[in-house]
Amino acid sequence: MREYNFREIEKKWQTRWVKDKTYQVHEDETRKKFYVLNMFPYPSGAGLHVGHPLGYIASDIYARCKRQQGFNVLNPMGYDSYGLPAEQYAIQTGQHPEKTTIENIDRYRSQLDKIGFSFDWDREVRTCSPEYYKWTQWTFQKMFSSWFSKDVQKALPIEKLVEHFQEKGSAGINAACSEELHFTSDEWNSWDAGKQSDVLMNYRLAFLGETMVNWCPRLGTVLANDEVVEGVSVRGGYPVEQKKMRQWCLRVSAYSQRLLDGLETIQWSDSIKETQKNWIGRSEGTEVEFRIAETNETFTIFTTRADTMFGVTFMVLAPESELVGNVTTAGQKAEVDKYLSYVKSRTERERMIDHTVTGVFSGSHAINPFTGEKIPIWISEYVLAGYGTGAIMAVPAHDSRDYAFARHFGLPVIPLIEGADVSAGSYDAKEGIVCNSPAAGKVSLQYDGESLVLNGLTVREAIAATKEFVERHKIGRVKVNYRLRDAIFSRQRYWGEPFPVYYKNGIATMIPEECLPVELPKVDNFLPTESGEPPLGNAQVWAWDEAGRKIVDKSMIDEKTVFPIELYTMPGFAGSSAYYLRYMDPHNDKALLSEQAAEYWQNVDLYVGGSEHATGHLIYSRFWNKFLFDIGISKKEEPFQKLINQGMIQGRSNFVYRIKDTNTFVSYGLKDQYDTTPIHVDVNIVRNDILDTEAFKAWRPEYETAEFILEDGKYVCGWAIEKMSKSMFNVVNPDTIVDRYGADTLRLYEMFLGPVEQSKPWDTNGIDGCHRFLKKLWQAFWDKDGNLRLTDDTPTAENMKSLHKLIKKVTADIETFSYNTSISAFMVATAELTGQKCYSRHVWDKVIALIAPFAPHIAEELWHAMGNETSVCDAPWPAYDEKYLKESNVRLGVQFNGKVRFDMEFPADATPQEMTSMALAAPEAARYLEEMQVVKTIAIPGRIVNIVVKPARS
RNA sequence: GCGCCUGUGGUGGAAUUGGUAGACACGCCAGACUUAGGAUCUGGUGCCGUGAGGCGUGUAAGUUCGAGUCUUAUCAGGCGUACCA
Repeated sequence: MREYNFREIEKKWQTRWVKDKTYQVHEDETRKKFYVLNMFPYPSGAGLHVGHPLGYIASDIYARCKRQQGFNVLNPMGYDSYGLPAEQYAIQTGQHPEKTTIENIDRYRSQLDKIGFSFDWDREVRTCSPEYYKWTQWTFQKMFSSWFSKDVQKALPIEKLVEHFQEKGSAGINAACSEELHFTSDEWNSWDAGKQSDVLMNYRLAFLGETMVNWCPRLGTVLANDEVVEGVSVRGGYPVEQKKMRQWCLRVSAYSQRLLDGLETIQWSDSIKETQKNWIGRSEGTEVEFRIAETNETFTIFTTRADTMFGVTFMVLAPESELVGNVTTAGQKAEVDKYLSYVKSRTERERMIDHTVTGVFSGSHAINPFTGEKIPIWISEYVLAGYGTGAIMAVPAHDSRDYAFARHFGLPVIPLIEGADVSAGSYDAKEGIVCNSPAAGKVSLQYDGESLVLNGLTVREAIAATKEFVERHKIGRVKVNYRLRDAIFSRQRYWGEPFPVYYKNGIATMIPEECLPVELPKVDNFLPTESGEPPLGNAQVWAWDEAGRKIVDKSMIDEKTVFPIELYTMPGFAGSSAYYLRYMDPHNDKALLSEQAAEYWQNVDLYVGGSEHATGHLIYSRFWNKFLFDIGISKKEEPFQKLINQGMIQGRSNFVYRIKDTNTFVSYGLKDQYDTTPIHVDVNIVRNDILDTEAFKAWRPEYETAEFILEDGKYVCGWAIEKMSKSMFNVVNPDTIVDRYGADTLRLYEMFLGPVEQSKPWDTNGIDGCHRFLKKLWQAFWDKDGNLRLTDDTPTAENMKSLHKLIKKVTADIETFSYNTSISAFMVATAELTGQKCYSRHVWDKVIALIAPFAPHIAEELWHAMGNETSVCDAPWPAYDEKYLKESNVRLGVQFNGKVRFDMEFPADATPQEMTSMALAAPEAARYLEEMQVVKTIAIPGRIVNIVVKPARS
């Protein structure tokens, strides 16, 4: 007997792999590449728990398998190392974030190293290292000097736009922009540098914009939409308010259509694609111009229900709309002002939760371009300034929000669909036959002798007809709107990438490329300055001269030739948006990556990570990559070809039950007989829900004198599924598991827990099964004296069948990530082969090659024990042969009327006709045929024999 | 409200994609071995029934010779999103 000493084995091979550089990868034109990537972690102070490595293990298995199948596999790892927690910690303790970040990284690394991943650590990246963020800054500068042409749907150099402005002004430019501008070339040429810069900001892909931002006073910074949930910050849960600020923004919205179209070309889960589609929010509609009766000015609204033009009974403006001032009449001014200050007093959170109807009449009226009727213009917070034009036409009969508003303020409701009952609520469905358009006795205004009549059409037809009419008579235009907003790219924080920007006479100017990176300066105070500047204002090294040289002394800023630098930093998603490209060529200091590396690695073939990034990182990355694709850096339009979303691992908490006002604890099964309080107990002193009472007494001083009421001599704990967190004492550290069972057992068990994509609770209870399996596998190799038991025997047909069944199953499972069933298959195959007393090395070397991706350490040990010199990482992936799987006889169920009645043996190659007659002739069939008549027979070789009978006619 | 996903033993989960439901593992029960252990091995384990047999994949219909799988309705849970006109 030789013991399975996993500690020794795992340590031995982990050391050897490092020494032999087993996982180092190089571009190799002779082999096909395969790029496997995990979402890199933010190294938090809490370290890894067993949930974190789940995705890494799954992708590592896949990567190792691909390598054995002959691919040149890139499987890198790094750290998303800028972020708020390190900064918050720094504010509290004065520890520099760089110090804590590096400590956390080292801790992560040592935890990861124990699990036996095949990462190429020579390619590690850290978003906070200057060599890395140089290229984040570089990309930002490229975005700054680009604009987006809607005609070619592509980013182009800003110089081209400037040339156009010089020659033709804004005419003929169809660009993504903040607002539509119209000017001539003469106007452009007459403007000074400041004005020209302002105008160009309207077009740049990275631009300064006055925007409403999510301002979090507690954090002292701006947050992106995906960093705010239900009006509070994701990090910390602090209230968030709306505030207008001048911010760096990325024109993500320019790429809306491409981001939408790209989804069709990638293999992501439907739910993530759907989430992104909703986030992009394409909606096809119509813009219609309305004239204000009092002032004769016009304004534009956006609607998807152009068919309801004849049911408009009022207009509504968003309170923030610039039109509000124009339409408010003197008589209504007091009322309107009162309402506006009310709206301003409401926080974003209140507005989100509380949907009570509020609003105020502006005093003005609009003219419906189809009926000529005067309709009142109202102001209400239910209309959002940021979507469409910030103004709507209200059709209370067919929109529930307009309906609620109309009922509240007593405004008329005109139904436009036959049979629609609007006495209790609006009829929102886009179905039915249009009527009242125009209503009997009313007219539809004429345009060029034509008038619009929709009566009798379906809603669909009416929308199309109205669009066409509006377009042709220039009452408005067909318009596609997207919900996707531009990303706000400034943060008022310290621990992030500094902007490579300085302000020359107030004009934002890029620091020359050769001066990059602009390094993050050391500061000793991470809070905003006394004058309210962001934390970077505390730095003393911040200024640049006209030639782009760094000036060390900030006091020189007032002199004419020295200019202040941008004090904002970039948000978390800046560094994580293109890290997958940097892994391809991580040490390149001349370019983000070389042309050759980009051509070879192309894009990520398999990306593994959590679905919580669906509307954040996974959108920004796609945007960022599309931009880099446009400027020729990235070679594929989509960064991540296939995406697997690993599920979350929840915690499984254990409880003890204390009898009220005592220090006595009662076992789970008896707790109902007492008045008890459940108390979380550390899951690490509980095994299979049985409490280690001695460990419990030692756990905390107050339990030292604890007494227990046991059942069957044991203390049984209760349990619940909760989030894995320190406060619930349910955090399981992978180190503990590795120490007790070994990395191979941990890897196997994490996969055995269930499908990778499913969320599931961690339950250490089942782990013995996987450990037992590895022991059995180990024992299969050694005789009772501890010598290798394998022989050169030719395997039997039975051996080959067990082996090839396994190869087939595992090979198929690898591609579908069904690793839990693969492990079952290993268990079955090992049991079968040992049961067959099969010790042929021709069988076992294939078994080891198959299991190597799952349990690399034990596989490597056994692989070498069998006399192999090279690493099992390069063991060829076995191919299976169907011929071994064929059986001479097959046992099939014989059904009568769809119900299986008995089993019988059939020759494997029997035809359906033969199978049927054999089944009918079987003695067991007789009782089902008594007084019954065969109506029909269905026989499928290898599957089933079914005989349909019905009572014979008398 | 809208969108997406999931409902199978005491538990985690299988089911060759429409063909003998419950593989594999945990747990539990019984037994073996043993200077009691949280070790190992063997057998059993969906539910009801002594039994033959019957019932069983959230619920209810439907298609089919045959449905966990397809269709419709409905209930429950989860995730995302939210006054997007």
